[in-house]
Amino acid sequence: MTFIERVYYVVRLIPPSRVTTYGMIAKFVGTPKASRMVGWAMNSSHKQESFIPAHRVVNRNGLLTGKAHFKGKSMASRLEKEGIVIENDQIHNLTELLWDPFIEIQEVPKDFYKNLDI
DNA sequence: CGTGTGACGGCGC
DNA sequence: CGCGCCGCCACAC
Repeated sequence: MTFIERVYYVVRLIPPSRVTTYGMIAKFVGTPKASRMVGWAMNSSHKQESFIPAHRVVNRNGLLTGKAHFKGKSMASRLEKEGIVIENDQIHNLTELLWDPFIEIQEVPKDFYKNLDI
C-alpha cells in the first residue's frame, strides 16, 4: 500500500466520538517524522468515494488545526455532534478521547507495510 | 529530472 | 512556560 492508502486505512477505523493525532498516524504508517504528510493526505481525503472521518484527526494538543479546510459543516460541529466538547477550537479531555492506533488496531492487511523497510 | 509546498512535531532558547 | 526554527516526504508542476 502507498503512504496515502495506509493513512486513509487508519483514519477510516477511528470510531465516532474518538480522535487521534497526525503524529500517531504518521508513526503507525511507518514514517514517524512525516506528520505533516498526514495533514497533506487529509487535504484530499474528501475526494475519496468512501467516507473518511478527517475531522477526527487533530494535532498533538487537541487543536483543530485542519478546521479551515472543511466546507459545509465545520470541523468543530462535526465533532460536537459526536458528543465531543470543544472550547476555542481545542478538545480538552484529549487523553480520554484519544484513539491510539497501536493499541486499537489488531492487524493490518498483508501488504500494508509492503514497500517499506521495517 | 529539480523545486516548492504544507491539516505537524520536537527541540532549543 | 511560549516561541521559532528546521527536519520531514509525497506529490504537483
